[in-house]
Amino acid sequence: MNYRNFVVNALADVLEGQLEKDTINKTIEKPKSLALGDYAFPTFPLAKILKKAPQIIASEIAAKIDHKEFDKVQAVGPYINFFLNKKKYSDSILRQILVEGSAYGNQNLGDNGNVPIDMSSPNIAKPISMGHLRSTVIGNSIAKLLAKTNYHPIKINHLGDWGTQFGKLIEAYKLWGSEEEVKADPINKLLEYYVRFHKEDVEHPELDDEARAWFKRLEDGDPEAVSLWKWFRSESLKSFMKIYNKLGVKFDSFNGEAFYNDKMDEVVTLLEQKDLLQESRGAQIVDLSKYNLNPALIKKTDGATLYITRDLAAAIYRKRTYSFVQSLYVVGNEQTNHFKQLKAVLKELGEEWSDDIHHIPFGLITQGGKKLSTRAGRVILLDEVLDDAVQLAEQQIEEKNPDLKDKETVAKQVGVGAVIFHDLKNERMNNFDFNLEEVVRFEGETGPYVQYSHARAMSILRKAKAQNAGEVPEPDYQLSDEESWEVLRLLGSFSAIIKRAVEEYEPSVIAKYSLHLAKSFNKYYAHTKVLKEDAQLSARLALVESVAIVLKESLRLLGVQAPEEM
RNA sequence: GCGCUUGUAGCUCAGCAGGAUAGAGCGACCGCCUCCUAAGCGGUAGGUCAUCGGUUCGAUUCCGAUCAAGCGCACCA
Repeated sequence: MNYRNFVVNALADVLEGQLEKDTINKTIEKPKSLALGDYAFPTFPLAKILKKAPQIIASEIAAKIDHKEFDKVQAVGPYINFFLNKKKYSDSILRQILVEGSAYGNQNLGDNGNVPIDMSSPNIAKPISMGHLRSTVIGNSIAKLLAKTNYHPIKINHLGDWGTQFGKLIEAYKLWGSEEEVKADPINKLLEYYVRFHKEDVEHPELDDEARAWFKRLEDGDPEAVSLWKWFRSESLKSFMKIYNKLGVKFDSFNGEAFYNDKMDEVVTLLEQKDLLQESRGAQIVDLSKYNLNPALIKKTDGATLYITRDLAAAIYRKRTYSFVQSLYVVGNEQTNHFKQLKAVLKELGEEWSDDIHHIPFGLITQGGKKLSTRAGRVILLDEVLDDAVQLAEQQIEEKNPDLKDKETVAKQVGVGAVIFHDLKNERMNNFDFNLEEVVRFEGETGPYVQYSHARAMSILRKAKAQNAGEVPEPDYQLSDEESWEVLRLLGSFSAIIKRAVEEYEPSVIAKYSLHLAKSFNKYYAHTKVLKEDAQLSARLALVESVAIVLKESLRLLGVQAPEEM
């Protein structure tokens, strides 16, 4: 039910063609305060046409409006304010949410079209940092939003599992490593070897030659090199999976860089056939000056391929395999140029679907105002942050609700939820400086605040059930008080919020919405006793249940769990 | 130098295709648990919306310039 149309139609009837319906719809706005109604129509645009003062037009129109869908229509200065019929609205919204349950807000924007999402993509033998968290968590939420709007997301973890660093890693392992060490603590040990390699090769440049030789052997399929590579990869993946399990993120594909090794020749051939390759400073490039971009470097002077060559192969592979309607890359803002180049080269190849490729950039995480860097020792390990958060959640539970059952599970849900929510709460593009206290905060505008609001709602519903409250045969959900109205208006806007979030690829829209809904519900909770035997009991319970449903669904769309008690 | 992104209260940020007195959280100060979880609710203090122009009946919102910050700018990914 589109309530905005009531307003459009009511105005169109009175205006009799003086303004197009479409124009009326665009002019209608939501007042900042509910005291000024649910919708408002400024009459300034009419002033020119009618050659009258806006104030006069407003009161003339307001007098003629058909009132049946509204509690009140009044002119205030140059505005006409519309107050929806609260009883009708609340009854229809609550009824709809209770019937649809978690499917409330579902809509068909995607016609089940495939949308591969390139996300997370950590490097083998390096730890997962806060930077990867952003890509993982944003991608995961976008995938859920896409599914909610009837797209078919395919989450691809494009692992950094190939490259000259594996030559270094093998050399370092052969010199200083051991199987037991790696098995005990794969990521840290592999990283340690890698770091040591970089230290020692300053004084022993011959190490680099050895490393190059090992990578060459790996490329040529030497059994020892390949089996070490496979082993490093699988050990790394195992420890990555532990973190993904903590976060509750699943992938549909782990095809990383290595997967495309045998698919790059074709790209080069294609570029040659279209006569796009040029030699420049000894390298093979595609000139993109007509796009106002730097040339795309396809092959290095030594003939080796580069990042963009691999991504071209991946883009083409994804198009063929998934026949996608959109292809997303959740990758940091600093790679914007790379994706522009990628799309431009595809365009040059005549692949019109390059327009369906969207880079979803996000801002940088810094520490102490400086960019994170493995080499400079500025790393924030995601695993440690998650563990800290869970531990703090445990303390919090001991303090606030020591009798809670299944404390451990709830602590995980709350701790991890706080971290994920913190990352998604603000616009993707905002940079932020990492601050542990800020990330694991449980009060104010946080994930736990939303979870707590949900838990309170669930608590009321449990109590109601226990006392068989509100079981009226012909329930009437007509609420009309001010506190519930704010909640109801938010509940009613859920679909529009989802639409906006998915169109902008912006999970923060959902996070902000969940905070607003939680806040309005907490206000309601503080002002209104729900479990009171009177005529509106079932209506109030319907409101509480609807809030619980929508809060839980909002959190789910963010990849955050909603405990029933906390 | 060029390109991308950002600039709103002490701090972190909202402000949805321009519209009625610019909002919230944190921090500070002050209230509220004989009542459904106080991880909560309420109040006070705090802003020339970076600056200057332009478009418009109307600009925090759109356009341009300037200033400041971050990130990129061919043989890493």
